[in-house]
Amino acid sequence: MKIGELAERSGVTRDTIRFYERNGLIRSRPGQSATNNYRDYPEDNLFQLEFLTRARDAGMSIADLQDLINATEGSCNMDAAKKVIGAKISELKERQEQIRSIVQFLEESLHKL
Amino acid sequence: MKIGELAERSGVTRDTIRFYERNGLIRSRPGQSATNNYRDYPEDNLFQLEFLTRARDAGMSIADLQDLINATEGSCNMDAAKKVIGAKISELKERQEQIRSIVQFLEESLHKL
DNA sequence: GAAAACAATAGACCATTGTCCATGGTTTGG
DNA sequence: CCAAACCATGGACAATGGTCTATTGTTTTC
Repeated sequence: MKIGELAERSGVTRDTIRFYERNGLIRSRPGQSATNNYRDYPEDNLFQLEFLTRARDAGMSIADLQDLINATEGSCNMDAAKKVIGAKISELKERQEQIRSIVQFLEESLHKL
Repeated sequence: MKIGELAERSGVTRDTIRFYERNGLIRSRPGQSATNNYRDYPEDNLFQLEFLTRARDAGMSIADLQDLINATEGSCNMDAAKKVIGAKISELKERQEQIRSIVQFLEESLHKL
């Protein structure tokens, strides 16, 4: 599909899709037409964009996501990939812990008011 | 205490302390000396800076923190303050949920590798 | 077949969150 | 007393994550 449709269906703007693509977060097929260079996005990209959006919302950076993607698709080294993913999981869990502690503090503040 | 000591003891740089102060996240007493305008930070600021640091690490923005501070110290309206704090708690919990879902996805990916 | 809608690219622009630097004044240790 | 260390202010700089605009070319639709 073309970028407009992908934007429409994913809820991610064209500009952001191009931005992600420039940064290697998603990959399109080069257009199949001889007369234009419109990119062609496979259905897969819908899943990928949803993942990216959710991951960004969860606080992961573009660099984090590049790491993940390079690890899983770039390398044929499973162990390295596992290490990268494991590291990201640890970071996320640490962040969860930080959030938990702030929530607790705020809830105590609420009680004291 | 002066900014240098606060920086030392809190682990937050002078520049960042000044940045937070400019943005209303902490408040110092105007210096008591007649010959200089060095700011004077009460012990309290140690707690506040620790909270701010942890909150930032948990993903809260400067604007979020301004909201919280304005709500609790600016207004004498307890209900409004409660509403603001409650809203921040909700946002944080939502973020926790997002992180949980990403972690789950990554863990499944790990298994599939 | 012409206008409207869509696409690509490059580069400017924006907010956020600091960090660094230059300048000039103040305090303090030896 | 004087150099080193500290402080304040203002403004420049930087990285991140987009967003917008201009230009130019392609499709689609009436």
